[in-house]
Amino acid sequence: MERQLAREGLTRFDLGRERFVERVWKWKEESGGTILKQLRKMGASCDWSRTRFTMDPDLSRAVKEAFVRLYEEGLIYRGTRLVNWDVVSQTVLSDLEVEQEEGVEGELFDFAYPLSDGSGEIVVSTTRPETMLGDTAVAIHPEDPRYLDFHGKTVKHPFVEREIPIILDAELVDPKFGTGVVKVTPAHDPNDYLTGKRHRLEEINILNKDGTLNERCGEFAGLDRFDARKRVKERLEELGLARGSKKHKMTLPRSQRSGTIVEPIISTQWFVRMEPLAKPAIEAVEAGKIQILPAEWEKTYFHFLRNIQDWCISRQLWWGHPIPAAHCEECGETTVSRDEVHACGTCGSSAVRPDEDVLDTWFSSALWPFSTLGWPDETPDLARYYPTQDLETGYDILFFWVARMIMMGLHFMGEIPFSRVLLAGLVTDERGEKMSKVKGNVIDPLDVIYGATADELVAKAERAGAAKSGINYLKKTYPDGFEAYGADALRMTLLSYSPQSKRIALSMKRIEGYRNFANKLWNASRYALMRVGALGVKAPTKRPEPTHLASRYILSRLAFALDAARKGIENYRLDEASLALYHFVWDELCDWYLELSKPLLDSGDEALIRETAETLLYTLEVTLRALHPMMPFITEEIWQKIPRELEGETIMLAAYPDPAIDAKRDEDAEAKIGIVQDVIVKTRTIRAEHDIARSRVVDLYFSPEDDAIAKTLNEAKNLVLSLGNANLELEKDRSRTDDPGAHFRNAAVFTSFAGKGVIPEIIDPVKERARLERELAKVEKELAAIEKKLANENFVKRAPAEVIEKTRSDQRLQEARIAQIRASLAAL
RNA sequence: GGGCGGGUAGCUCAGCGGUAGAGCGCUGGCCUUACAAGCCGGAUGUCGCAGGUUCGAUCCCUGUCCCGCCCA
Repeated sequence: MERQLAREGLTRFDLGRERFVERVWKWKEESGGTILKQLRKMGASCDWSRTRFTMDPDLSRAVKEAFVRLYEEGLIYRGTRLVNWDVVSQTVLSDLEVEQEEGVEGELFDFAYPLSDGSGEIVVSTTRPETMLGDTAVAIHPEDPRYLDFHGKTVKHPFVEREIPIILDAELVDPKFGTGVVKVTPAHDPNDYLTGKRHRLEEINILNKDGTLNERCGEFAGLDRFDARKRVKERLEELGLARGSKKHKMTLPRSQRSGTIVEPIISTQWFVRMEPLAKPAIEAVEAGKIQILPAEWEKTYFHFLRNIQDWCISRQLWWGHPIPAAHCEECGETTVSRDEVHACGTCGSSAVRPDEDVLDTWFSSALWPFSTLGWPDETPDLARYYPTQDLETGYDILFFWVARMIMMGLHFMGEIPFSRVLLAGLVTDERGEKMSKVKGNVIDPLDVIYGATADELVAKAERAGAAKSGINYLKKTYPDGFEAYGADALRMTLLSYSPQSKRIALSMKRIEGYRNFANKLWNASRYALMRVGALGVKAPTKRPEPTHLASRYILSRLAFALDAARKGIENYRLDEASLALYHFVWDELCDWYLELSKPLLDSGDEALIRETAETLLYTLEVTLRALHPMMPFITEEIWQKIPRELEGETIMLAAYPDPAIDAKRDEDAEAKIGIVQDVIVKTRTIRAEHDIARSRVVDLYFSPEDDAIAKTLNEAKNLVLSLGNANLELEKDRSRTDDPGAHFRNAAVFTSFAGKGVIPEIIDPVKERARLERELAKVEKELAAIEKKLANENFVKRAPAEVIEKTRSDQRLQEARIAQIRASLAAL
């Protein structure tokens, strides 16, 4: 909000408190509304009647109650500490709201403090020269031989009337860094602050709230902090005290809120004592009462909680839950109360003024799991819905929110708020960079769903305040805007990323791939409805028991896919679940079964037609239910159109398929279809390599390895014809296929684990020689690797029997193929 | 400085003891009455580098170099 004002050249102080708060609420309505709309359009299925916002006034009772209880328990205190000050927003920030910008090119500036006794000088280095106005000591290492003479002496401040002691501190001073002398500014640096406490140094605040220097800075008073830096350096030059500077890589603390460089200052704020709250939260995860997934995050969680600092919860902002406390003008004491304070709790004076600060929004967020259910009242909702099971969120708020919810839940409810935390990666742009309004790389899911022109994307980014470079990135990356990909495609894309990946670099190409998948599913359904609808067949409720190989096969593959989908869901591997169904639909249902079903449905055999139609509809219907959680919209749409026995108004309420009941593994059918598939694929390959027109049906002479294969292929001749465009002729013996050159003209040859095939009258001898030689080289290489393995006696001695057997059978297979290829070459 | 990830096909990413996979891209052929947002084929990898363990390492261990992120 303040960023938005800044673009209008305003600050909240220009607007005034009342108008500012008004605008914030208006903005909240708009952006909150957008988020809810995005969720709905993406198909989130929530109880929208329970929509809440942490700032809602009806959550303020819970916030007040929690604050007062923690205060009474001694877990909230008011204290004077070094805190992070945002000079733009003019508020304090918690440690978590400060981001460290690493590797910033800075300057290390050296200057000299003259010794008070006139006996010399001591040179210090600093990246923030202006802070010298608040220096109250100069520190050296007690054992540094260079400075032994300086022990016990003092220096004179060049600008303000102050004598500064030289102190000895082994903790602060690294003698190897810079000059080995450190200026100490306890009021404006965390390390110096601690040093100041150790040596009881004076803490001199030199800054006003807005980042200008205050009245304690003499001639520099009123200057902005960065102007003051320049001015201090100039004056030191004039005084002959400057001692040069060098480049220096450093880390700058920046406000997450305003982006400005954070200034450490000493200030009185409200804090939560975290250690007692963290302990049970650590134990809950250690004991497995709360599971964090992926489990790697547990380490991060423990590391944070075991080293936790007290949480600064007061903010000098105009918007937020007020701190339920008042300060007495008479005795100076603070009164904390659930009710409005009219009299000081200590002296009874009525001259009390309410605390002006508000609470960190994360404080109210931490109470979310129970405050939204009516706490502190013991409501039926609270009894029913606390604790809940799963919390799904981004890993980036593990500390901000998740850990705090666990701590507060355990503290106030005495029970964990949820039993599982599922942490997802961060959706980033295609480059892997975090989305930000300034960078202009924010992708609105609504634009992905409905499509957007390049102009619309740019206009939206500009409205949000994108920088020029961001706009350029947008224009370059999406010159044609987005097509309308639909919510299902977006969902499948997001699901397809492994949950352990931290970054989800959203790629439009990938989304397009899943849009194509949705299209594929749609067209497959059209086929099923067109071919089968007219027969008056319905998708059965119970798994059919077809007799034909092809139908038995697809039900078996369905079982496999359902099993993988269910396992994936159970293991929180939605990528594996969705991928299994994707492959089933595309590579097995569409590429094989739909094609296999064509000759069967055209066979004229009524019983066969019927069972094929039933199996087809059944498989489709079950697949839709399996895919529904991932692609809710298209599955509902198709489901409504499918004639089915299963009643029900919506697929949303239909049962999720169970691999044990709804499909059946059938190894026999899979093995047999595998034979047919291999013959078809090998035939297709040869046809493709020899540019055989698709209209031409070739002859295929095949000698099967054994009788079972012969029987399978004999029954599958129509399938080979339909899918491979080949007339399959089974050879009774191998004489002809073993010596094709003697029996066929211009024949191409292939081997399969199922036998040998010959396709005559197609080859171009030159092309064929090249092809065979390429293949021979490949197979020989494979064989060489296998033989090397088998020649190793340690392998034969120590490897498991089945591995050796597999290697041996591979060897036989490759040898046979080589013999075959050689024979073919000879016959050319 | 501490901690946690990651480096696999041109790109984005799976896999994680028996010499590699997907999508996109590339490539040859197809307007085949479900689908050209498609169909049928094909090519592509010193699995970051160096050691070690093992019969066997992309996978385990050690070191090392890069790249992220988090916490100081």
